[in-house]
Amino acid sequence: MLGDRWSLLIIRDMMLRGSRTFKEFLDSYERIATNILADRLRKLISYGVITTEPDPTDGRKRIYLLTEKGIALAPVMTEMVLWAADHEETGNQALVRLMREDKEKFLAGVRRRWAESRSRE
Amino acid sequence: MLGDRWSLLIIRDMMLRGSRTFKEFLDSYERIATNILADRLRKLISYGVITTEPDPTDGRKRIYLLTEKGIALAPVMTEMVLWAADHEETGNQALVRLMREDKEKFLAGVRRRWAESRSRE
DNA sequence: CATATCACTTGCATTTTGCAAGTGAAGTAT
DNA sequence: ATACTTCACTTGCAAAATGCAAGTGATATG
Repeated sequence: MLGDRWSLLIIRDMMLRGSRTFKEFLDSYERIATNILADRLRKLISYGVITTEPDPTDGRKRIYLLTEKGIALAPVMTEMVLWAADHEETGNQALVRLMREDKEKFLAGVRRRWAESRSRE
Repeated sequence: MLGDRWSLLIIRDMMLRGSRTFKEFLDSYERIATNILADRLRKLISYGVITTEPDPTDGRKRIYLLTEKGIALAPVMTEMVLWAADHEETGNQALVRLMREDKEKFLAGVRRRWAESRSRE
């Protein structure tokens, strides 16, 4: 289900970078094709990992949000980022520092921000 | 690098099920084609996640082993298994119970068994 | 009203995957 | 010693997934 090149990157962008719209996903530096992005979003919705709704402030946009099942991937993402930081190219240094300082606190923050952005909808 | 359907499953089998040979990977219930398996093993080696050496007790076999970089994926795997147990089909119940009881202890056990199997080579 | 932005879709070429059937080296049984 | 089996692959080809470029239609902006 997460066994493809893009799904986890989309979730990472939602969780850690706060991406919410089609265009924001496209602008993440890894260049995903628009048809593939549309397909992955559709699949993530069908798996129950994200949901979507129209943007109330701009009728052209759709907002994509993580579900509970989606935000529950935060520990997986965190461990992946930490592993990559140790063994691959260096990613977001500030984020990695926060994760290392206090992993539980970091995860609580991720989940709190998620809950807040949901309640605003 | 882990963005494909099979690489993480191979690593999971090595880490959690103790698979070490080509045939053992094939016998994991997810049916991977032999050409793809050979390709993924080659790529995992080139990424430095696993190594391989001949089996001293059977000249036909090759033994595949996780490197330090590979075993460092244990926390990622653990979180994935826990997430899947909560949100997808139920996997290995006994393993999940162990992980939940004491994650740190579980991870220490994984790493200890890895170190022991390495020193025997 | 004209132009731009956004979230897509379509058509087609390229790449990756999967399947079935080998191959060669080494081990096992008779 | 010879035949048969096991093991770790490779090869050839079909099918599926991916990537690219160029739309499309709805909404927003100047």
